[in-house]
Amino acid sequence: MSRSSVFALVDVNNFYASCEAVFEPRLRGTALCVLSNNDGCVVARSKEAKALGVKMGEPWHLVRARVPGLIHRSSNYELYGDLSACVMRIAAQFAPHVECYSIDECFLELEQLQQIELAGELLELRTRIRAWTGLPVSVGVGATKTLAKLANDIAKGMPAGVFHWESLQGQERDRRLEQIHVSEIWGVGARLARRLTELGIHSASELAAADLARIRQHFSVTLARTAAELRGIACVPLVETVPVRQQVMVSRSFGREVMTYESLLESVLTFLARAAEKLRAEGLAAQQLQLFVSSNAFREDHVQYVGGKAVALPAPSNDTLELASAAAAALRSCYRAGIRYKKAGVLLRGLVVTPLEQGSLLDNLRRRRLRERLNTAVDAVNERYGRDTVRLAASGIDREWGMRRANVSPRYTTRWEEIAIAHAR
DNA sequence: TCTGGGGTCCTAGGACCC
DNA sequence: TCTGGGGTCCTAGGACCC
Repeated sequence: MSRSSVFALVDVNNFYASCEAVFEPRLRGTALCVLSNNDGCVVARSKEAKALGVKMGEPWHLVRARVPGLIHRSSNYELYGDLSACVMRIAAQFAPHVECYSIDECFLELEQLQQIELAGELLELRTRIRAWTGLPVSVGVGATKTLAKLANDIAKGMPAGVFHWESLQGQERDRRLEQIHVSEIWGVGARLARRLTELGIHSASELAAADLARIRQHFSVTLARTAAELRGIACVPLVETVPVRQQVMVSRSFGREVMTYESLLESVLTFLARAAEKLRAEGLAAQQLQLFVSSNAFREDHVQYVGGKAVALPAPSNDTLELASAAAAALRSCYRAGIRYKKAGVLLRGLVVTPLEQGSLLDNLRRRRLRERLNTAVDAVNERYGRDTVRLAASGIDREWGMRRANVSPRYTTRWEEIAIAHAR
């Protein structure tokens, strides 16, 4: 990283809510909430819903009772993922170095231009994203990623939607930092904020001024970096290449409680098939499978149970059938009768990059080749005709445990057949 | 009745080795 | 009564992010 570069954080405003409004314009200007799986919690809110006091993560059944007149949509990740990719592609046209940080945010590393010139570039970026995708973005600029984040918060409140931290003069900058509570800083959550305030550090300006060795000693190297970044010392580099992931997890809460072993097995095998598909899509194989099941922690009147089992695989695998056998064995060892299960999940770890030829001595090479071809064919069919078109019989037909998603929008950009639904609405 | 899902990094402590 | 030191690897748990 050269001294003459700056970071810009491009962030889509109210991302999921904005995606819904792109294809359903009558939603613009309404108090809209997008809900998590099972329509459980609010995970995104339009500006108008925020103004009505709807909080991130609030249970939907409480919110809808408290705040009349809210509109809601179930989450539609296929749609959001596709629009996200469009935004990232456009942003990449404006900078040589880009880090896709989350589904709705990316960091750019830019040459340190004259501020006027830079502002012009970023306004153009914002206009182009708006014109090509319909989505509103805000852009914050700073000498470090942490400052770019803070600048982005300020940009959200400005008509132009672009804000450069360095545009503040020395005194004004200090005054801003004094007004920012530590809990608003990137990397400081509720716990750290509480511990910091106990030590008398309340504002961003106090954290920036704190002794780094003391922070390092009381907390961690991560928070010491954050403090340094607030001073304008860049410690958190841009991550351009997506690192090989370390684990794949697929877990869900059920639409309703499940008691039978058969239903629980259906859910576990469904999650497992999805996880194996993710492994294959990324050219990975797992050495360890971990399974977990749990009862509904919110029901104090029920017997609570959290069970889990880790299984080491004889050789790294991404074969659905082989992993399914391991998952079924794991479930047999942690299933308890009489429990009302609410959630289950599969975690694949010890990931290695395929292809791999070592295998175990007992492995039959020919059989494995056939399995590879089978998995490839299944993935191709499911890609083309929709998830779970071909699936394990043991993963269920009726799926009484399935998710509730009462109000999901069409996948406008990735499914031809759903455009007709959109038209009929 | 209804309360999400999927990740990463850091640290402390135990096991083990020489 | 006294009871090494230093290194690595692994795991669990805590904290954070969106």
